[in-house]
Amino acid sequence: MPQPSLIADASGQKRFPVQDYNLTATLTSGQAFRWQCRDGAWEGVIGTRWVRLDSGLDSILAATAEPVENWDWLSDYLQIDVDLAPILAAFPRDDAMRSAVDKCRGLRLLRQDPWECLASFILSSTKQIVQIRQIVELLCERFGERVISLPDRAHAYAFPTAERLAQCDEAELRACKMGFRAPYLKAAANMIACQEVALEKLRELPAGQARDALISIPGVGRKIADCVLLFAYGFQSAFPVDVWVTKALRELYFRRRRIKLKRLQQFSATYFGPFSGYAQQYLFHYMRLHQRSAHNS
DNA sequence: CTCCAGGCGCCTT
DNA sequence: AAGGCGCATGGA
Repeated sequence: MPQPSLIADASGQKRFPVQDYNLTATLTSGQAFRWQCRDGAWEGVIGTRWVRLDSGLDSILAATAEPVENWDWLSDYLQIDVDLAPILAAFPRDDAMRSAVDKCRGLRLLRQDPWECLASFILSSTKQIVQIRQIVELLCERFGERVISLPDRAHAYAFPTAERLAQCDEAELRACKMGFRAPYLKAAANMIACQEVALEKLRELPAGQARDALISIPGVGRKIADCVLLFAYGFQSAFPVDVWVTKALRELYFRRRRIKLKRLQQFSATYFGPFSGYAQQYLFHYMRLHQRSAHNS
């Protein structure tokens, strides 16, 4: 005889009322790499908690494997309390941004753990998002701590700590398919583990100083630093310029002309307004959606 | 098969 | 300062 009450008792549940929150766009827009869709819901690990997110019409239903008293970790991660309207209203009113907002309405920026974000984006260079996901998953399975998930699920793991990854030798990391990025990740793990760069302190710095500190880490340049500034610390002026955004800016604003990276950075720093990070994420996701639909048609 | 991917570090001019 | 190149690995 089924006993659903047992499951209900053993798991935490909470419903978050939301407006204009596109959970799928948010979790598949290349900010975070561990979310998996199952039966129309999104399952993943935040810190040391497994969680399932079910998106309703005007709410998100969260279910954990263990009881939860304080849900701040989740509302903070999802940025539930952010009012999207003034952000969208601050975007430039050009055709490109209008199309992006139209196609990606409800896309949000997450607030992720700095170490997981940093490590993940060190692994991201010249990799497709599907491959980044695969590498991160291997890393977590092999070096992350087990976390409790639902009984019928595959084992779930936390993202490995910097301390743990610092103990790995390069061959163990390379075995997770990360290739030439292995020495960068190991060096970064060392620097974080020994507090040569104190990730928690970067929150209090001006964006420029935080960026410089991140760029001092091997394998971290301007683009990856901007990703961490934006996706982990919420510096909304950060504007990561990758190949997709370069393509978008050239096609939409520079009549397809060859433009130097420095020029694109200067343009984006002024043109997109106070929430340029959000604008960037809309452009990025829009370009990828557009590419995918063009290819499938 | 070739081309390219949420780049970076290093070596040339 | 600015430009070119190699780097592992696998998807398209």
